[in-house]
Amino acid sequence: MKPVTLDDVAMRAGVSAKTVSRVVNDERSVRPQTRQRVLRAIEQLDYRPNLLARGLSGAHAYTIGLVYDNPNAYYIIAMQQGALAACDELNFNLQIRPCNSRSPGLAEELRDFANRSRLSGLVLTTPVSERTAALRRLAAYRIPFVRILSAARDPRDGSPCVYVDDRDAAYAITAHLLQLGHVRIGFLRGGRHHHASAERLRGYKDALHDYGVPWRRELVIDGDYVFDDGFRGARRLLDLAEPPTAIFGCNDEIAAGALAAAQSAGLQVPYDVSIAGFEDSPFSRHSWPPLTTARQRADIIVERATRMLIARIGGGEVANEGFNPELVVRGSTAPPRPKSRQRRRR
Amino acid sequence: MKPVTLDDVAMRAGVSAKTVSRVVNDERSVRPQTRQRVLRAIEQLDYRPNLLARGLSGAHAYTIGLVYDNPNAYYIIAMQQGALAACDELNFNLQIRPCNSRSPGLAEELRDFANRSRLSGLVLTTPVSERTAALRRLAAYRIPFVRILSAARDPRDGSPCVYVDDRDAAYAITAHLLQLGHVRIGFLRGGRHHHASAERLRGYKDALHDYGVPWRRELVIDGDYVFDDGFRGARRLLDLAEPPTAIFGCNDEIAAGALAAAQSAGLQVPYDVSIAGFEDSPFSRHSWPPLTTARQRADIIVERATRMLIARIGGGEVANEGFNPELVVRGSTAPPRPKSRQRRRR
DNA sequence: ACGCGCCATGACAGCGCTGTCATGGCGGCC
DNA sequence: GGCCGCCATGACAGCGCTGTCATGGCGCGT
Repeated sequence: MKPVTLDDVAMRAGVSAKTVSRVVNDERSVRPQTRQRVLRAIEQLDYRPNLLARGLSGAHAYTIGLVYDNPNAYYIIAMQQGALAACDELNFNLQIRPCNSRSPGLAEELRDFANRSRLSGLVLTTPVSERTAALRRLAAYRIPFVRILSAARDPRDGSPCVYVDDRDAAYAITAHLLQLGHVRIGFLRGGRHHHASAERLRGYKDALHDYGVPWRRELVIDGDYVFDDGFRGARRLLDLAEPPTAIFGCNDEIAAGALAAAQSAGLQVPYDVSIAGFEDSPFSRHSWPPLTTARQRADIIVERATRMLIARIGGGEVANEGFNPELVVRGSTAPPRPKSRQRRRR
Repeated sequence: MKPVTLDDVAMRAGVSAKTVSRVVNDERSVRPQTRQRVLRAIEQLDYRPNLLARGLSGAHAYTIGLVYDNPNAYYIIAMQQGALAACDELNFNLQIRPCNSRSPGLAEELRDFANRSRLSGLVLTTPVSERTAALRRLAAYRIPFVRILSAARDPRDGSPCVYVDDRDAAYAITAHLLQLGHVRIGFLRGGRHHHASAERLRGYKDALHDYGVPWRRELVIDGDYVFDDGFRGARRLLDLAEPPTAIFGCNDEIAAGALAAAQSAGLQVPYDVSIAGFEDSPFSRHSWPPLTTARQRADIIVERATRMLIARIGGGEVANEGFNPELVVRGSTAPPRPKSRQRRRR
C-alpha cells in the first residue's frame, strides 16, 4: 500500500539507507558486490525514489523549468517535447511555465518559481531569454539558466545559450524568392519584442541588398506572430497599387494568414502570388499549397538547451551551440506570372 | 540569499512555526490579531512556502498531473491552459504527462508518476480515460482521478468525470449538412481507440437515419486524428465514381487535410464540396475558407475537471458535469451545386 | 611488525513543512 | 466559586532523502 522507501530497501539488502542512496545515485565507492545486492533488493521491492524527499534534502530537485511566452501552440508543444526527451533520459523532471516576458517583476517571478520547487535550473526561450535586465537579476539570485537566442553568432557573454541564426535563414528564403524572379517581396513582420523579428527582417533586407533590389518601406508590415495579423497584413499588401508578387511571413502562422488572405481575394497561390513562412511548423504542411519555409527544429533546439542546462548543473563546462534553420521549398512559391498575363484581384 | 522559511516568519511574528503554517494554509482557529501579525511578517519577509517540504510533510503535494495521449498540439495546449488556470487559482501545481494509453503497464506507470511526486491526483483525458481496466487498477492504488469522457449522458459509475456529448454535436453537424441539401456525405473517422470516434460516427448515422438517408459504407473512411489521414481519406472519397458533396472530418485537423485534398484536386470549397470539422481548434479558423465545426472548449472542460479533482481531494462530494459542443457554421459549408452545373474533378 | 592512508560503509543531523497531541487560559454553568 | 470544555497556540516527531563526518578494515611501505 505505502510506497517503498530507501529504508525498506536498506533493510532488505542488509545495508544502510545511505548505501542504497549511493547506489541509486550511481555514486562510485560502493563495492560491486554490495551494489548488486542493493540493486536486487530495489528490483524485488520495485522501489521508486520519492522526488520530493530527494529534492528537499539535496541541493536541488532534479527538476528543470521550461519558461516561455508564446502564442504558438505548435512551437510550445515542440519545445515541451524536446525538454521532456532530455529530462526523461537524464532522469530529471519538467515543470512548464508560461509567463509574460514583459512583466516588470519577471526576474522575481522566475526566482520564486524556481525556489518554491527548488528547481535545478531554467530553460529560457525567446522572448524571455531576451530580457537582459531581468536575466541579470536572475543570475544574481544564483538561478542557473540556459537561454535560447536568435543570433547569428555566439554572443560569448558568459551566459550559456543555444543560438539560432534567423538572419541567415531569412536571407535564404528571400534569396529563394529573388532567384525565382520576384522583385516586389512583401515582408510581414512578427512581434516587435522578439529579437528574432529584427533578425529576420535583417536577413530580408540583406538579401534584397545583395541582389540589388532596394527595400521599400510600404512592403514591410508590422504585426504579431498570429494568423490574423498575417491575414490583415497580406490584405494591406495586396491592396497596394502595385502589390507584391511574393509575401514572406515571419512565421508559418503569419504565412498561413497571408495564404488565407490571398485565397479569400480570389488569388491562386503560388501562381498569382508566392507565399513563404518560417519555422516549418505543421502549419506549413497543413495548408494548401504547403508552405515554403525555413525548418527550425524547436524540439531539438530545446532538447539541446536542456542537456546543456543539466550538464551545467552537474558542474560541467558547456560550450554554446548554434543552429542554422534550413530552407524547405514547397508548393507555395513559384516564379511570378509574366506581366502580360498578370491577373488582377477580383 | 537563502529563501525565507516558516521559522524566519515565526521568529519575526513572535509565534511558533505551526501558527504561521496555519495562517498560510488558511486554517481557522487563529485569532484575527495573531493572523494579522503573521501576515505582516510574511509580507515583510516576502515569504514563499517551499512546495517540496509541504508536499513531503503533508498527505499530498498540492500538485495534480495532467495525463494525455494525443497528437493534436492545439488540443494539448488548450488542455494545459485550462488546467493551469484552475491550478493557479487554487494554488496547486501542475505536472504534465504525455503517455501511451495503450501501454499494458499504464496503471502502474501512472501510479509511479503519482507516487514519485506525491501528486494529489490526476486529470485523465481521452483516450487514457477510456482504458477502464487500467483505471480500475489505478483506483485500487488509491490514486484520485477525474476522467474526461465522450458520452451522451452521465455514466454514474461511481468514478467522477466530465462528459462531452460528441454524438449530439456530430448529429448537429450532419443535420446541418443535410439541411443544406447534401445527401452523399462522407465521414472521415478518427482513431479507433478513441471512444469519441464511435460517438461521432453514431451521431452521423443517427442524423442520416432521421433524415431518411441510408448510410453507405463506402462513404465512411477510417483514419487517425491527423492531417495526412484527412488528406488521404478525402482523396479516396473524391475519387469515388459518385463522390460525396460534403465531407465531415472527425476533427479539425482531419477536415483541414480534406480541405487541402479538395483544393489540390482543383475543387472549390464550399462550392464544389462542403467540408466540416469538429473541435473549433485554431485550425478551423486558420484555413481558407474557415471550417464549419463543433465548438468544444477543451480548456474549459479541463479546467472544470481540474476543479472537480481538487474539490474531491479536499474531501468534497462533486457532481459530474456534462458539456455540449456547439455548432459553429463558417464558410466551408454551403448547399451542393445543382446537378446540372456540377463540376467534374479535373 | 607497525603505522599510515585509503576505501567502503554507516550514524546522524538536518532539508522545511505538517499532523498529532499537549497546554494553558478563559468563559459559562451549576 | 469550582469545574468543565473549548479555543488558540505550541512542542515535537516525523515525511524520505542526502551531506557530512566518523569508523573500521585492509593493503602497503619501511
